[in-house]
Order: sequence, then structure tokens, then C-alpha cells
Amino acid sequence: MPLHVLSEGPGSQIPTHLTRVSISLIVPRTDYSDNTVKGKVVHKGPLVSLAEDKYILKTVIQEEDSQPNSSSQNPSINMVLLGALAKDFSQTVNQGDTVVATGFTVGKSPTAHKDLLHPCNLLLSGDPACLYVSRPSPPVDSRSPLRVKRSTTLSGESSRAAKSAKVSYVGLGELKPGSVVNVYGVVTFFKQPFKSRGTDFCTSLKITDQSNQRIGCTVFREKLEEHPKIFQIGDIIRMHRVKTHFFNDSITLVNTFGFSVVTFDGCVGKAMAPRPSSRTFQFDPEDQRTVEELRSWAASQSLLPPVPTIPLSDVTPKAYFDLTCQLLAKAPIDTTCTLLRVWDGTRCPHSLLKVLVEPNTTEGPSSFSPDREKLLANILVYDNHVEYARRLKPGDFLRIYNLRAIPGSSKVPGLTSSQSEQAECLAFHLHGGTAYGRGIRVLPGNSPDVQELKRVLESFPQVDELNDSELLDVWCTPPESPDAKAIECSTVCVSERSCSHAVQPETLCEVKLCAPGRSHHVRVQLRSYQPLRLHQALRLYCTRCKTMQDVPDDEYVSSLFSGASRDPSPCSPPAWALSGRVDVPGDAPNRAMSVHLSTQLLSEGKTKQLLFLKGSTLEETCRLATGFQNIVPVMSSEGHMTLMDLSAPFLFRGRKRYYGCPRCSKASVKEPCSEGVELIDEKIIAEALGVKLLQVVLTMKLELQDATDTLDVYLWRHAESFFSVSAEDVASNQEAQNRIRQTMDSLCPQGGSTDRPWLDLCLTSCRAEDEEQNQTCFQICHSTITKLLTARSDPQPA
DNA sequence: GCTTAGGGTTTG
Repeated sequence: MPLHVLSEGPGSQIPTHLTRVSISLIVPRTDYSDNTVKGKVVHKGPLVSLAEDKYILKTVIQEEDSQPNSSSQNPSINMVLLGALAKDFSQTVNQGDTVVATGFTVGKSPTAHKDLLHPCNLLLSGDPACLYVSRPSPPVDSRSPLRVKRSTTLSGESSRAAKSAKVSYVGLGELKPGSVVNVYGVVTFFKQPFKSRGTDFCTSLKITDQSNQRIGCTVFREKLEEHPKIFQIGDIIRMHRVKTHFFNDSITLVNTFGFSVVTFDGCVGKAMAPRPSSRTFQFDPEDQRTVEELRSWAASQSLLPPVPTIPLSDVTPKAYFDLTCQLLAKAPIDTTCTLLRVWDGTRCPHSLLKVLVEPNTTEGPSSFSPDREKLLANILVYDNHVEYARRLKPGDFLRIYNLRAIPGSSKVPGLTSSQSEQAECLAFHLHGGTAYGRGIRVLPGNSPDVQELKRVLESFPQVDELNDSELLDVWCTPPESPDAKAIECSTVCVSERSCSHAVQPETLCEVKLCAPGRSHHVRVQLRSYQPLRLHQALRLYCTRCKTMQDVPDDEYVSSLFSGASRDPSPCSPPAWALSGRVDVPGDAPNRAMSVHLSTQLLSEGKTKQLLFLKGSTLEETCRLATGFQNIVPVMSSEGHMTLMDLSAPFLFRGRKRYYGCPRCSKASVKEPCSEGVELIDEKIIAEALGVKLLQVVLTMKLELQDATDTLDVYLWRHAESFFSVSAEDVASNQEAQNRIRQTMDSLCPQGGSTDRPWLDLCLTSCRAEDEEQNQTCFQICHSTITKLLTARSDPQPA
């Protein structure tokens, strides 16, 4: 799945046997394996991660030099890249670059009615897919960091290619021991990579050429993807930098430093479609000629197996065969055996073994319709293949090599006796070991064999396979990235950023992939939020100990006050206080409130500025708070006057209530120093009382969404500027509460309306300290709601 | 770090 950055403009490294097809001429269900499409990247979508190592990226390319009379506008087409190619494209290609695509398939564009682009899209996936990229005008000496990085990690092959040295190949009949050579050959035997006793995987193969020498080769590579992609005997392989050894009276080849390998289909007339195992490789017309020569020579030698693989319908008992199929489900049987449930769209004429598995151990559907069940084959894979089977996913297209159809009742692990007595049924076994090339390979989704298989499978109704185009349809439904012109739904943006960073907008998917500690700009919609009850969004925060606590509800506070008001125990007021007693009319007998005033304030004529109040209920306190600027509720404790428990407000100022931090306060009733102070506020009182004042903060958790992902973010430190309202006002003022309520209703309409406005937000990320390991926490900052959309327009009188 | 494997007459 390579991506090539061309150094000398397009054309220099693109295989010459391919012919270019105009974008306007692309039609569905046609084989374009011998064609290229060329266009300028006019839109580059975000890299979307569907699963680990499974990427998808959508881009739009536009033909620049189409026929003048073909259309008034140059044709554009959606191009969908899957897998590693998507990731490479995301990192390497920029808008404005020109790309040549090869090895693509053509599908129906699910977004054609919305984006009004080409009715088809180009799908680039798997091995045949290849992109050649050229920059508008590459600066001579200023290589991008990426280029530099690439060139340092390139294999020997490509660094030589950069120096444009001609690669020479040695015929298999001319090999001398003890040299490093480049060779071409036709594969006559191969094993899929298997784990060696050393550190690497090992591919063992045998090749031949016109010399008729059979040369054994061994490839050691740590990574599976760097192994030769051999699908069947007869494939043509090109290896660079293999070392010749003498072993058992013949020359063998082993990879050495700078090794690279490319394979090709070995059939005359098939598409060239190189299958490289390195990120870059060179392929010129001479290579093409060599492959074609080997193909026709091999055909004359009948080196290709007459029938490469056989369908289930042609399986005969006792035979060993290769099967090309799709995996629908799998289940472990025991530690040495795994069941693969596969189909190839044909029905085996023999009755097939049924295998019972433990419930809930099946990956993929655990049962199928009776009609589908008739087409399924149960394959038992053993020993070393169990490990490989673990990597397989339902939906994968597989080739299973040297599969055995065992007739009769066979003992199968996990079977009940009644099943094992099934007479004359076939069981498919992939025996342990790698002899005879036994193994499993995942075939790339758009390899010709898989394309053929897909055509067969698609003719069946209710296909449960993982369907890329369905996936795309789902993925393409919401609008794409912020810069995409194709935002179809609401385009109203109701917020703006006030930060000073110049970071480019990113998708949520991209944001999630970033390490914490950065700022991000996103354009998103609000999917949901918590808490739905606004009063729960208000919390109390201590700037000293950094703890956050809920605002106690009225019922609780009320119970604290009533408890204290019923306490008849006397207390001696402090010496500085002027105390008085008020009987509460109409209440239970003996209940009285006591009020205490600061003598100093009294002397300054500020009588109404502060009142210490004992024995009042919450309701009475609130009522009195309208007449006094500050009311501090107090109670008796062991004969002394103390503040109430700090879980209750320690101060009432009008409608506002103030709380102290229970951890950081050392509270005691003291006379505030009011000298030179015009107005006594909560800070002066808190300080006098030794109370660490808690800050009312507004916190919400918002679930954001865009076309690529969803993301939970917190609104806290910048919540007040976000809503243009102070948390303190929200805590005490109905109007401020209404404002938030309306804002949230507008961003996230109740009843699940999808027409949600867009928000331009600035996010910062940090590593969460007390959460589970490695969690990143996102916070909205420097962002303000600028307009509200109300569904019901309230007519304003002129 | 420089080994690993070097087909093969086919278990369940």
C-alpha cells in the first residue's frame, strides 16, 4: 500500500504499462487495474481511525487538464483511502499536490447527492493501491522534514534509487556463493511467514527462472508486513540485496542489510500491480519487461498450478487444497485448536462436520440462517495456526493453504459424542506446522481474487460481511471537516474564540490522537451534556486545597438551621458584641433568636452592615437577609458562640450565600475590622472569621461531536465567559439561570433535533491526575457563545 | 544483538 513522493514530477516512476483514464469517464463495475487517475488534491479530509491500525481518509481530487469541451468545470471525484495508505496520505500529502492513483476500485459515491461530485468514488485499499504524489514546485534544497526523515529510514533500495543508480539483477544460474545480489524469480514453493526460534518471522520459499535452477530462499524479518506478499505458486518475486550461501550442495539466498522485496501476480496478461513489502520501491519499464518475460516463460513451463485454489463445491474427500474464502466467525475450541467459520459462496456437495462451541466464545455471529448455514464450512486450525487465527477478524478474506478435507467421523475436540458419530461428513483441518506451505494469509480486499469472491458473495441476500461502502455511507452522513464546503446541515455558528493561538482547526478524531498539553481549535456540535439539572452544575471550589464540592441543597441546609434553632443551650456572646433577644412570635414556646451586633460598627453608624444571628431557621435567615447586608448564622457550642457547620452557608448577603472550605478554614466568631472600610463584603467577613471562602463555579461536561468522533470536554474555568454570566449570579439570580438554560436548549435542543448549531471552540488538554492512567482531560477555554437561536421566536415590541 | 531456517512422503 505504498505512497510515493515523486522527485522529478509525475511520470518518472509511474509504471508505464498503465494508461490514464479521465475522471469524467470513470464508471462503476469496471476493471481499472490497468489504469491510472490523475488529479490535484482539492480537499483533504481528516484521518479517521475506525479501529486500531484501521484508518480511513477521504479526499477529493480534481482533474486539471481534462478535455476542454468535456465539461465546463474540471471533474472532481471523491477518493477514499483505507489502511496504512490513509495514514501515509494524511502525513505526507497536502492540498494542492497532484496525485496519480493506481490499483483503485470504483464504487458508488454515497455522498454524490450532497456534494454534487462524481457519482462514483475511487477506493484505494490493500496491496494493489498505490499513490504517486508530486508537489507543485518542489524547492531544490529545502526538503521537508518528512522527506528527510523518510530518506534516513529508507531501505538500501530506495537510497540507491535516490541516487538513480541502475539496479542490476543476477540470473539464478549465475549465482556465486558469498555475494550480495538482486534477483528475480518465479515462486515454486513458499511458506507463509512463521515465527522462528530467533527474533524474527521467517519466510521460506523456492524460486526459479529461465535457468531452471531451483534456489531456496529464506527471509528473516521481525515485522510480518515486511515479508514477501506471496499469494500462490507462480507469483513472481523480486528481491534486492540477498546474500548467497552454500548449503547442502546448492546456493541459497538469505536477506541481508538493505533487503527489499516486491511480488507480482505470475499470470500472463494480469495487471502488473506490484506488491511491495517496503514503503518505497522502484519500478521501471525494464522491471515490467522482466516480469512479463518471467510470466510467459513460467506459462510455457507449466509452473503455475492448473487451478490455484478450489471452491468448496469442488472439494473431494481426503484431498489437500487451498481455499480462498471469507471468514464470518471464529471461536476457540481449546488451546491447540480454533474454529474458523468461512464461506466462499459455493456449496460443498458433501455434508460437513458441525462443531459445537462454548456459548459466548464466538467472535462474529454465533448463528446464521439455515440457508446461510448450508454454505458455511467449519475449519479447525491447529497449533501454530491458532496464534495466527487470533489476528483474524470476521470479514477478512483469507487464503488457507494445504487444508485437508478429512472424511468420516473424526474425533474433534469440543464435540459431543452424538456429533462425532456423524457419518460420512467432511471435516476441514489445517494441521499444525508449516510443512507443504500450510498456513493462512489475509488477502487484501481489492486483490483480483477477492474482487471475484466479493462478486459471488454479493449475489447472496443478507450479507453479514463487513461492508466498506456501508461503513462509508454511515461515515459520510454527517458533515465532514471544518474546512469542507459540504457542511449540509446547520451552518449557523453561534460561538467564537477569543484565544490568541494560531492553531489550525482539527477534527475530534485528530484531537484525540494528540498527546495532552496542547491547545486545539475545533468546530463541533453539542451532542449531550451533564448535568441536565442546572443547579447541579454549580459547585464550590477551594482555590487553596483545589477541591470541589456540591452546593448543599436547601433541604439539607434547612435541617441544619432547624436543628440549631431548637438548641436552647445558652452561650455567652463575645465581649465586642452587643446582644439582644427576639422572641419568635407564633412559634413553639421558648424559642427565641438572639442577634449580636459589632460594637465598632454600631459606633460607626453601620448597624445594618453585619448581624450575627442565632436560633433562626433558614427561612427566617433569608427573610432577614433582605434587610441586613451581611448575616452570619451562629450557634452555641459548649457555651461559646461559634459558626455553624461549614457545610451550611457561613454568610448570607441578600440573595447570595457564601460557603467556607471545611478543610482550609479555622473558623471562630470574631469582629471584623471595619476601619476605613466603606462597605463590608464577604471577603472581609471571611477573613475576620478565619474562613477560606469557597468560590462558586459553573462546571459542565459536554459531549461534542463532529463527523469524525465525539469527545467529552469540561466547561469550568472559562464557563463564565462562555455563557457571559457569573457563576455567582447563576447561583442567586433567576435571569442568569434562564440565560444558561436557553443557551443549552439552543445548543442541544430537547427532543433530539439534529439541527444543532456549530460551535467554534478552543480546547486545552491535560493529563488527568487522579483518573485512571493516561486519561486526557479536555477543557473549553477562550470561547464565547455569541448568539442564541431560539426555536420559538419571541416577538419583540418595536 | 547478526540468530532464526535450510520444504517434503502430511495427527487431531
